[in-house]
Amino acid sequence: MGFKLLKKDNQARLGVLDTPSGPVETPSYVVVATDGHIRTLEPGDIPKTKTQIAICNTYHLWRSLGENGLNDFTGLHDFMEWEGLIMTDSGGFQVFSLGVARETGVGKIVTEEGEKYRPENNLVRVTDSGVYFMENGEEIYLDAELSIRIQDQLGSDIILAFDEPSSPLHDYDYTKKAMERTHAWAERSLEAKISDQKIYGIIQGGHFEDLRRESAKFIGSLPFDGFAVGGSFGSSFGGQKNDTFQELNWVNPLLPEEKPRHLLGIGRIEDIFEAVERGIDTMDCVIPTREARHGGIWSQGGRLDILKGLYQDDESPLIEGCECPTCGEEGTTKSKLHNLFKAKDFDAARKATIHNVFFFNNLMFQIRESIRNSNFTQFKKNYLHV
RNA sequence: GUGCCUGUAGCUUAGUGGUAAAGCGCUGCUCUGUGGCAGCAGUGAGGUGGGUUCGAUUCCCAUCAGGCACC
Repeated sequence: MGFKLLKKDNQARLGVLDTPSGPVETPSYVVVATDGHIRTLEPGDIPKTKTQIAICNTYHLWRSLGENGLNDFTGLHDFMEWEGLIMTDSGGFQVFSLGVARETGVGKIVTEEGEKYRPENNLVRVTDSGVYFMENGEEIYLDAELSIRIQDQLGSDIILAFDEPSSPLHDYDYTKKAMERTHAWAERSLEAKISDQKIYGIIQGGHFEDLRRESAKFIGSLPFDGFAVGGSFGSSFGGQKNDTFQELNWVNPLLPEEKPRHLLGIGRIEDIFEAVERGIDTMDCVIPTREARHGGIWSQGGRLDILKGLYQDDESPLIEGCECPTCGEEGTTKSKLHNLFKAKDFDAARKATIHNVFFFNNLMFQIRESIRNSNFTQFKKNYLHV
């Protein structure tokens, strides 16, 4: 695949992803557009956010389009009215999000809260051949071959192998089993590939060092165009917060240097720096878009909760010096956005989303510049005040 | 001036002769391969003065305020 590694600054990488949708410089943030829309945005808004890559979801699009819809589908670029680089997630994550995540109330990242075990919430049954999703009392079957076929019909630039993410709550034996299934499904996904879309393999193995290394070696040895690190992150049961990226320490050195690496579903500000520092090229996360809908405005200063009452009459700029369209051209004030949210005006979430997505993309731009100037470590230090 | 109605949390409203409920607001927390604008947890009240009663936000009287109608 057209991936060129331009420069390394310690382990941080500056690169170019070349696809039919044009070259994209990395490290780059991947904006989540699960059902083919960046929530709250109109197609015309996307260019305003400096978005380079979006990720859509196979499971959600498959369920909403149906077989007929898929057969008539003219491709995600048409659908999104956007020419940028598009990835699709394989639906593997829904094995987790609709399965154990619902069963135990646990997120992707473990917190200190005890789990509330509710087996009846689990909508997923996993077998070696594939996965059964419970939908309105009926079981829907998805496996590697079908996921790849759907992703082909969706027409994304980069597709992902079908996998079974491990839950932070799973023990060693189950995590190993899920990893082995993921490995088998990776080979089947490669086998099933139809067109010349680029395909990434997914590394699992939870928070167990030997499993992570085994997975990185195995998946890394297969002829994928790139790799994605998925599954459970986090300190595992009351451990240290800084264990979070240990898995990347184990995995990244074992992956082929000349191929791109994606980090699945992780992407707060600090996470971005930690991941890039360990050699991650792209990462996707819901944080900028979801938090925008909930009134969370991001800036270098952290998160601003625009819903707070003290902003009701605050006529100062949303974020001082920000060049995003919301802050810049529109000159949105704290008071203005606060009151739009309070009035439940749909434009509130849209303005916030444009700001957040622009901010994250712009941060990636700054990170690329710092790597180009061999200054990443210092940039990180200054940025995070550490 | 007379008659009627209404006065419960910051707002809009429940309910009851015996620990006053809800929505919104406000405060705090949460959000990591997305539940379309969320979730969780808090905060906070019967206009005023009397009376009846073991006990009144609830019944009675007065007073004040607002609304409506009439002269």
